[in-house]
This record gives sequence, structure tokens and C-alpha cells, in this order.
Amino acid sequence: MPRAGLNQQIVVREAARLVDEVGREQLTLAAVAARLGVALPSLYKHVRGADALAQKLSAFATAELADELMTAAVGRAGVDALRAVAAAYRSYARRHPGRYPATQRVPDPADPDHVAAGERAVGAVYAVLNGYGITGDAAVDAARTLRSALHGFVSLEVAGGFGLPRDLDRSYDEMIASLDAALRGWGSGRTS
Amino acid sequence: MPRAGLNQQIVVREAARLVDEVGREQLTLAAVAARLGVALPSLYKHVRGADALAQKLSAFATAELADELMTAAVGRAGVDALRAVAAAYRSYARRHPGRYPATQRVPDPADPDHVAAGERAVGAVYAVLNGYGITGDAAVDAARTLRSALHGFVSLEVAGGFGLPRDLDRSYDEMIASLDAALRGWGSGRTS
DNA sequence: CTCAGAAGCTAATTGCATTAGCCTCCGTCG
DNA sequence: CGACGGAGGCTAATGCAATTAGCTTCTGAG
Repeated sequence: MPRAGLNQQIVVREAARLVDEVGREQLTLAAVAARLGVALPSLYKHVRGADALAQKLSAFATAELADELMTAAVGRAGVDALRAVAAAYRSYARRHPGRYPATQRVPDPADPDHVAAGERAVGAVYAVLNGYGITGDAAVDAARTLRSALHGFVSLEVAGGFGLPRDLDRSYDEMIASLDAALRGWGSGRTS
Repeated sequence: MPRAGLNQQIVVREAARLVDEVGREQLTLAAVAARLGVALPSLYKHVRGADALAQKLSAFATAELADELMTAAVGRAGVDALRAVAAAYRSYARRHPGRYPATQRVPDPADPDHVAAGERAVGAVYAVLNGYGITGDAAVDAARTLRSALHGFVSLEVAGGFGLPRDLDRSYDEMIASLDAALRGWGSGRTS
């Protein structure tokens, strides 16, 4: 009986494919093992258990998302950067409906890669703000606003939380336009 | 052996208390049964199974949230209504960290109460928009923007997705101020 | 060639969900 | 008043997923 030749990365990537197909609720060691053609307990040689697999999946998906956001942001500024990052964010969630929710898990402090991926993703948001000249304490509030809008929209969309699928593209564009306006005037008329 | 005197509402309300204490991931028929002092299979006399309980919990939490949003909106308009509804929304999520995620489940079309609760919650959002004079097609986009921002913020907050808990109140105020500005000028400078 | 560790496996345990089928309480109707 | 029938609870049994223990075999370094 030849060995399957698994390692942690293969297991985690298979878990990522699985959740995109069946939803993150259905992530199960049994299903991952079946897809990899091994017995369930064999996975324990590569991951500590079901929760650890979910955490590694989160780290993987977060890194993937951060890469796409960074790629979208590079070489752009202002509204161009905002639009590009927002589009990349939504695109990732739509292409990976199971991985996207996994990115929302709080990074495990004991997993440096996970922490770094989270910081990279947030870094893309700060890069956008930088293009609007927003820095320092104000950037904290602006970043939270931007993250909230993007995450809120795509999580509602992916979950089917908006009624009809009609005109979602346009609604997203409108929201981004509002964000652009808000960021352009950030701080004006408020306690700086 | 006297009867426990359960009914569906009692079961669902106990489930609601449970998820607020231990998180929605830990919702289990076994735990609900234990808290109610009955054997696990007894619950099947009141709910169809674990998934049905989760759906009923969603309906219950959605109705509860809709009530609080409506109460906040009544008698107010414009930025006052926006602030009141936004505060009620966040308050609910913070007081009920397990119930809040349950409200994000898509209403079951086969459960009229669930559908009605969802419509009532969305109705509170439309009531706010109405106070800004936003109606018709434009309201669809504005409602999605508003829902995205509120849901995004509180879900990130409840999940611990923002780094430090520092100044969350202020960040929320800033976001609401941005929304107020966006709604006051809704449609201006964009394809109406 | 040897051998030690890594990678798989089977077996056994535990916990939750679900179904089947029994038993008893209690309100209603003769 | 008494019987009965359904509702509400229970125990027993099954199935699936997770986990742990301990065995076996491949494989690569010396």
C-alpha cells in the first residue's frame, strides 16, 4: 500500500476546496479524509484536530485574501485604489464562499503566519486610506468603517441576506461611491 | 414524575439564553435538554431537530431585534432616527452575542413568523431612509449600504475582529456620521 | 544494510443526533 | 364518575464524527 504523500498544506488546501463546495458548516475531518483517499485518523499526523484544521484554514484563506487585496492596491491611489480593493474583496468572497467566512476568525496568536496574514489584509485597507491622506488615529476609525462596509456587504451577499439578487453590482458601486465621499472628507465637520 | 411542561417557545428561549452564554457554535440539543431538565429525545416533541431549532432561534432573535429597532425608530427622523436605530442595533448585538449571528440566517420561507420578522427588521431600515427622503429604487441601494455598515461593524466587534477594544464607541460614532452625510446627499453626483 | 522516525491503518471510546416504541398524565366526553 | 386518547416524557438502539492508542510499513540517512 503506497503512501498518500500528504502534508499539512495539502490537507488545508483540500479543506479549502471542500468548504467552497459544501459550506463552512460542513467542514469535517471525515469529508476531508475521504476526498484525500485516506482514513480519518491519518489526518491527525498533519493537523491536531478539527478545530486546528479550521484555524489553519482561516490562516490560509486570510493569506490568500491579503495577497489579492495587496495586488489590487499596488500602484493605485485614491478612489482607484478604493475601487480596486473593494472589487477584489467582493470577488474573493464570491469565488470562495466557504473560505471567505473563514477569514473572519480571529488570528491565532500562536500561529505567526496567521497573525501576519491578518496584518497584511488590514494593511491593504490602510494603504487605501493612505491614498486619501488619512493617517494616525483617524485612520483607525476610517479603517473600521471601510472594513465594516466591505465585510458587511459581502457577508450579507454570500449568505443570501439581500432579498433579490437584482442589481447587487450597482448597490455595491453606490456604497463604494459613498465611502469615497466619506473618505475624501474624513474628519471634516467632526471631532478630528 | 411530573411533566416538565415544555412547549416550543420555552425550548427556543432556552436555546437563545444558551447561545448567548456559550456561542452559537455550541448550540446543541443535548445542552438545551440538560438545562431544561429533560432527556434529549424529549425535545423532538417540540422541535423537528437540531437544524429546525437553529431556524426557530433565528426567527425568535430576528423578531426580538426587529422590535428593538422599531422601538428606536418610532417618533424620530433624520439623523436622530439613524443614531437611535444604529445604537439599538449595536446594543442588541452586544447584549446577545449568540442571538445576533442567528439573525443573519436567511428566513425560512415556510415559517411565516420568520419571514415577517425579517421584513420588520428591514422595515426599520427603510423607516430611517424615509426620514432622509430616500424612497423607491434608490432606497434599495441605500438600505443595503446601511445594513452592510451596521452588520459589518457589529459582527466584527462581536467576533473580536477589531484589534484593541479601544475607542470602539468613537469609531462607531464616526461611521454613523459618515452614513448620515452619505444619506443626506444620497443620489447627488451619482447616476441616480 | 540497518534502523528510526514518519505516515498510514485498525480498533475502541465518547458525544450528539435521530428514530422507534413504550408509558403515563390529564382533559374531555359519554 | 370513569374511560379514553392524545400529548409529552422516557429508555433503547443506531449512525456518524472526533479523538486516542497502539500497530505496521515505508523510506531516507548513515
